Amino acid sequence: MVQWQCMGFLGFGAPAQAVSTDDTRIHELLTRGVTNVIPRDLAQKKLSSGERLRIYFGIDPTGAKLHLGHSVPLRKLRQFADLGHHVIFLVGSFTAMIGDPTGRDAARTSLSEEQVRANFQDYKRQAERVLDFSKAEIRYNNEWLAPLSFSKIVELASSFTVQQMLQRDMFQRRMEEGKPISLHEFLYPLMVGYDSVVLDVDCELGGSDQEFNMLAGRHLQQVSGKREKFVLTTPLIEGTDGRKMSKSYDNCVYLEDDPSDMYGKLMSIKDELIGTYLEVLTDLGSDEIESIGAMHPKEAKMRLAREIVAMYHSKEAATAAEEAFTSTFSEGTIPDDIPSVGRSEVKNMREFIVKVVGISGTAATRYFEQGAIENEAGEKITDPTAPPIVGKYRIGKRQFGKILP
RNA sequence: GCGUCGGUGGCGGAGUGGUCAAUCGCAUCUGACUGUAAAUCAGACGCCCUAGCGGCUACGCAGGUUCGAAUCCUGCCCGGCGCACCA
Repeated sequence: MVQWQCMGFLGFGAPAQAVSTDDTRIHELLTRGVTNVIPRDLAQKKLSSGERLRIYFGIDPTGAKLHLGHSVPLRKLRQFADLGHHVIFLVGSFTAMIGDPTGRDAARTSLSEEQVRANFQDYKRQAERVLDFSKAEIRYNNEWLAPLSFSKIVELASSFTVQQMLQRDMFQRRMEEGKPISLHEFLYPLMVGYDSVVLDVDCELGGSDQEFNMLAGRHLQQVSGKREKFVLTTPLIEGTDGRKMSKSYDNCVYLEDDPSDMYGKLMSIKDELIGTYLEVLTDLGSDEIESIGAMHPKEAKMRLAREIVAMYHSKEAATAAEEAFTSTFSEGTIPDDIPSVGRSEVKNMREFIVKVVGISGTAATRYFEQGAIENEAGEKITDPTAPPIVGKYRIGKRQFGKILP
């Protein structure tokens, strides 16, 4: 049996921090960047009681890169911590081996203990830009799910009906489309629900796509006579193109993107998203958000981009990113810090593009045909077999490269 | 188990013996436009090179039939649906 240690566990003995019951803060907690609170009055009651609540958030340690969408519940979690509540961070070490059916029919890759640990370290490194993990209790659900007996599983399963499970949108859709639904997928809500029972929490936080699972946990808590939790869901934010931010759409702003990437991506979001981003992703006050909303969209985005880059990097980095962006895109200057190759390393311009951009020869040829290659003087280079000439080049919209003597 | 339908490029989905590297939609990329975008318009969208109406590899996997197959046949693997089984 594997030993799952509890890292950073401060549950017992830690000096009880004062819990804030400030109405304004509670109101903001329950409304800003929130999709749903179920049930709302329970949340209100618990939060104003002055009691230190147990609140938890679970993740699948899949080793994914975190993006701004992931930051939304994390930021919410931090707000709870700031109010003085006890935050439990649950690593879905066991569930990761089953695979969350929320993501289509993703192949369930079973993860080893080492992978789970490594993935969580990876997660933590990225998430630490938002949340202070030293103040959180960290648990692995492997601890209680692995030893569950079949009879216990049957007992849990008897708390739900097939009809209830089928209510879930995703299942209905898949039924209609004739897509397979594995039986084990019905067990997933059971497992994450059981987490709530074991952890005996007052609140669970998660993305709105997890609402079904979280409510299953609420149900199980009631059935087992444990304390009743409330569920708080956070919105799934849209990516730079307006669709749900998701790796598969390639529209993500990653928490570890370097400042200029992050700035550029934020500048390219749709205008309509500015307000949401400001509200959900930044700590700016509502007055300020309002005044930014009144600005010219470009100015507003610059302000937003600067704000977010400053949060994940630094104020200086944000300023630098803004200057670089303006000079590169508004003024069309080719930056200096770009990939380069020596002139003798390539025999013609096409090879230069292949090397510096990392694409196939055919794709590079296309760039020449389409007039995507431009030198510093703004002249288009159209002959892929032309000999390499020392200088800086713009390759398409936002790629650059230079040939060194 | 039986029957039946199906597995095609990042996704959806055409094609049912020969100009098929494969219609089309989405996504992506490029050009024009712009406030960085978006929208719009135009184009591209397997890989290789000596760049040609050239070569190579592709339509679940393995064989086969044919001058020639993504398209026909056989076997296998994987899925949907229906039926049967249900102590």
